[in-house]
Amino acid sequence: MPKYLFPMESRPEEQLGAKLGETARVWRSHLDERLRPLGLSQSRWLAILHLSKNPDGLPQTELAACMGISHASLSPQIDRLVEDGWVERRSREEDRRCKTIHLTEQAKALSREIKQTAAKLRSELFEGLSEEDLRHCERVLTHILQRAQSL
Amino acid sequence: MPKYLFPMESRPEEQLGAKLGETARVWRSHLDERLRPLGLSQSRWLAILHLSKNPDGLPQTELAACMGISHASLSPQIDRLVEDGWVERRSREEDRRCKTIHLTEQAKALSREIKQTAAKLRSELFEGLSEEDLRHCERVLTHILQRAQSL
DNA sequence: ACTATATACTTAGGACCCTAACTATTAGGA
DNA sequence: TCCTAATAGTTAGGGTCCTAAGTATATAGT
Repeated sequence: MPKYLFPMESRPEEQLGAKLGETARVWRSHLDERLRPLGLSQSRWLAILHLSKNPDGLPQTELAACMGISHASLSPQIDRLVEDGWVERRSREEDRRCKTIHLTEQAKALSREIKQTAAKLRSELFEGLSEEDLRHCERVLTHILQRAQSL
Repeated sequence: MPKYLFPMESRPEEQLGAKLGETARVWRSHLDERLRPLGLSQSRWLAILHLSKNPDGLPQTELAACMGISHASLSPQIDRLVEDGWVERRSREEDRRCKTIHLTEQAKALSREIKQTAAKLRSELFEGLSEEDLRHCERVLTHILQRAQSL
């Protein structure tokens, strides 16, 4: 814990970046901790969540974009998920470069557990905040995100 | 920067977690990109920033806590920062287990550049948002962070 | 003083991320 | 058609993170 802050860091908006990163990190590590008993790490549950929204499967490049990681990082990750029986690769007839990723049945059950756990944590974290607070915060984040993606 | 929409969850508060993570990630990767020409990666500039707020140095355990990483991860990181001449380790007389980390003079100049770059990016990202928006968002994040740390 | 516990740091091994370079396939233009 | 550029996925090498175990030093109980 820092003993004091610089004068230039005294205005609240100058701490927003650090606070944003810290909050995201702590949130994620809590969810990670609760999902670890299921044998899931962040990249695993994130992939399963996204795939559960796309029952027809996703090409690896698209899945990587959803998860916010590079396609190259996804590739070995998929290998491990296949090994563990949670997803399968399917070659696409109309474009043989492309492979789509699909959840297995057992992973579909898992995805329901993930969602429940995430929802429970979320409700714990949001305790004491109003709908309006959350909506406002979400709008500000959306704005920042759009600005960032336009740079 | 992957452009990715949020079709996953319908109610706005259910997107907040994902949006929070995404925003933090994109923000950080922009800052990383701008600081890379100075030879800095995230963990490097983060360490330098925290040390610049503590001119009397910090024990490694405390610095790791500030940065949100484990003390074990920090150790080799410090090795590299020492190699590059940005910090130095000092043994503490009154407790020889403990080593405090201090910025070198050249890193102090660097920390000013880091702050300027961070401030410029921040102002670009905040364009179009009011002081009130930022303050509100910061309050919500503080609340969530406190809830998370109390779990 | 002596021994057990706690603390600060380091090391080892594994997971996951990135960029760059590579292979295979598809699409487009001379 | 043939050659080039673009696209999907994989592999290689390096950086950073984690947990667990190891070393050195300090503290506390007897």
